[in-house]
Amino acid sequence: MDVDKPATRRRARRRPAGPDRVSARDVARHAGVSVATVSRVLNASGPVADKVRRQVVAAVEILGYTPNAAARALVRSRSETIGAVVPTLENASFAIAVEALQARLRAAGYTLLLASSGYDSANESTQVRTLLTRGVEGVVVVGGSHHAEIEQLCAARGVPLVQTWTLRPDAACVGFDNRAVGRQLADYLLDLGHRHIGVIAGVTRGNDRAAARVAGIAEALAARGLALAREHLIERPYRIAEGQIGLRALLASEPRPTAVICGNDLLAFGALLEARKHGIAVPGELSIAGIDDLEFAAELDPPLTTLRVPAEEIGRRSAEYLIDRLEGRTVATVTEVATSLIVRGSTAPAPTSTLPTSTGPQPGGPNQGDDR
Amino acid sequence: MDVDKPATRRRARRRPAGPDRVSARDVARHAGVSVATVSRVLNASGPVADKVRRQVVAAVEILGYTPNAAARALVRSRSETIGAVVPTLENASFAIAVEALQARLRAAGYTLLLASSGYDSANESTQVRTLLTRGVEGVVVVGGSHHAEIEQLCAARGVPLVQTWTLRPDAACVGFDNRAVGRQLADYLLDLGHRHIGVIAGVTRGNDRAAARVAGIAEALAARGLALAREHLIERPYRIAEGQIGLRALLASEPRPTAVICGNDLLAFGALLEARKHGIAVPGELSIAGIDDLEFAAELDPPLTTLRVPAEEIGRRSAEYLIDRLEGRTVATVTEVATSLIVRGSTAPAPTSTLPTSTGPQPGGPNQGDDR
DNA sequence: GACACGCGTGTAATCGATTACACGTCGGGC
DNA sequence: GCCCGACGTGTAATCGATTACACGCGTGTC
Repeated sequence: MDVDKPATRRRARRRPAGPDRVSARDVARHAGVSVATVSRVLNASGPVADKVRRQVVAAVEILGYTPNAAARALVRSRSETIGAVVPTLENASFAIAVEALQARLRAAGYTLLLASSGYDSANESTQVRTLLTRGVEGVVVVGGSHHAEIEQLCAARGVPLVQTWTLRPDAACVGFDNRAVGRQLADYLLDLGHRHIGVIAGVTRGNDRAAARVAGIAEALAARGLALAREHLIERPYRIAEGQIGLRALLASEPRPTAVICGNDLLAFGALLEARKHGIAVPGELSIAGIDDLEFAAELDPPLTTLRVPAEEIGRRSAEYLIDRLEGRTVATVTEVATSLIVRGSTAPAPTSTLPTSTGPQPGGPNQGDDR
Repeated sequence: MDVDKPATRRRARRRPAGPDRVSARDVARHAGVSVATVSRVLNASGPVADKVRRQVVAAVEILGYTPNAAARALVRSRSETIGAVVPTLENASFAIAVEALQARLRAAGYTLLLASSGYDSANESTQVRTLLTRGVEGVVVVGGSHHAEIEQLCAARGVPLVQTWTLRPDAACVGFDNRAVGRQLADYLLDLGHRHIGVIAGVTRGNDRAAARVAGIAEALAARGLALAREHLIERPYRIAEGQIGLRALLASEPRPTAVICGNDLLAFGALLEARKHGIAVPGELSIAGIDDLEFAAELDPPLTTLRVPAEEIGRRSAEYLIDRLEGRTVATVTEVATSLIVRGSTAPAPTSTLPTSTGPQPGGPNQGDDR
């Protein structure tokens, strides 16, 4: 047997398929300068004679050199990388937010490391841990309640953490008040004369946004001396089919609700379908409202009254917050984004309402024109 | 003025907010061993006495040590990172695929770097370049035609590249034959007696999938001596509202199509809405078909006939391909995933069809039961 | 004509991990 | 009782970039 060639062999084991990468050293040699000069040219970090600069640039071109991010990250203690953990990308809101987040980060030279937790808080914790190990300089998570670990880990490393889809006075966040949103929807329906309001919420376990929305609804009811009956509160995963199941349950409850608030538009879509299947007129007999204002909401039959959440803005602003922080600017830690009630055709005054209905119980309310 | 304390000062500039990170050296010191031993404990890369191991583990715990991924990546030439570039996450199919991709990668210890190109091929190229600079060990892109650069860059570094949503015999890919898909839909409608078929395609510029689907449709038509009229081919971005615009254009064309194939379900949704707005019976007067089988497709009125694309599977298999490659296993480079025509209520025999329609032109075909 | 200054460049330390190699120690086989 | 090997551990080289510092050289000032 031949004697091993240790160096070659070690190389081979590390990058099985590839030729040796070209390094700054190679470029330097090729251009007849030192690595320091190469670095200065590439980072504009020092004065370089024009002629030399051209030589270096040429060498880079010829050799197809790209700097090794790991080496740079190591020496500069900066990865130029941001991590995000969302519950799932299957929810269009999060997908849109991630899209905007990535676009904005990219424009500032950062790359996005993405993970999803599947609405599992232990999993979320693991994912954040992984991201931190990867050296992310900032972290974005959804929601405001997590394993305590998460905030600790980030704080210990001085890594800014921004919590989205929520508002917390004591932490960096970009979002809105979910409780207020629940209250607003409930108040709107109460104002329409509804007294029996059903709720098809998202699964609240490990989802503080969903829980807060429910709390807000209960609060609005309480303010008028009403209670959210146990059998009027259904929790279902965010899917169309689950909305159908949810409405079926509500229809069986006593007294039957005249209005239903759904945790998001998917559930509302399902509820709408189920109502139609049962021959229940929407909004004549039953009002249905959602949250998110997804693309399809305006196109349902009837068009869905919903509470618009600016997902793109949440993603973009989260990116901006982190960028500002990392570049040493001082910024507001709490960013509230505007939600708005979009009244469309799926809600109307309660059937037995005694409210003044001068023009009759037509679908929609005063700001129906909010529709897009 | 005081004399600068250079070391401290340098540190401070690098990590403005954080205390110095704890390194393997600190752990070693704390446990009374060498860094080599710490590494051996953490990576199970060599024999370590039980007692020593416990000391190290304890030190890690107490100090809250996490290894520096950059340093590890540097010395091992492995980042344990995979990059993906999708056109947009706003398309649910891609979001679902990315979700599955990430989940599968994570299970194998890889982290996902995500970028989106906005259907722009120059942008895509830039993004891939960035990812490679970041040291990704594998790259996932959507589609089979890109700047030549992309394949070259990956090949030059020995980084496996997998192209998705497409089939190419000469490259690693996970997908299906878009042309065949177009053909299948067209054949299905032709078999129903339709002779005037309109197409609302996605924007084909920089989107080879969209283009291939159109080509397949044209091919099927040609096989029966028909041509895809210029005015029967509309290209629109993938959005509901664009589907409406598209159908409006088709309705104005001469002869008016009796069936419309849409580039995806969003366009089909829009087409459906527009047809209803014009009082056109679907499928009685007009058949409409989509592609993707998104969650809402089955719930439209009428339920949408569509061609199901297994997005989750594409994401998962892409991950598996890369993992296998990176772990040195030999794997099939071409992975075809199964699509299937889901016949629902939005398609029916052509109005003037002379086909035997024993039970009348009821919505749906033989495999209507495929509905979920 | 000497000197100071600044521009352009190279040398070498450094980041934090992995790992080849060397070295001691202990036990068992002969 | 000696030697060999397995086991456990430490030392130091290494990955590829950034950058502090030193230095040579040319120019302008007094």
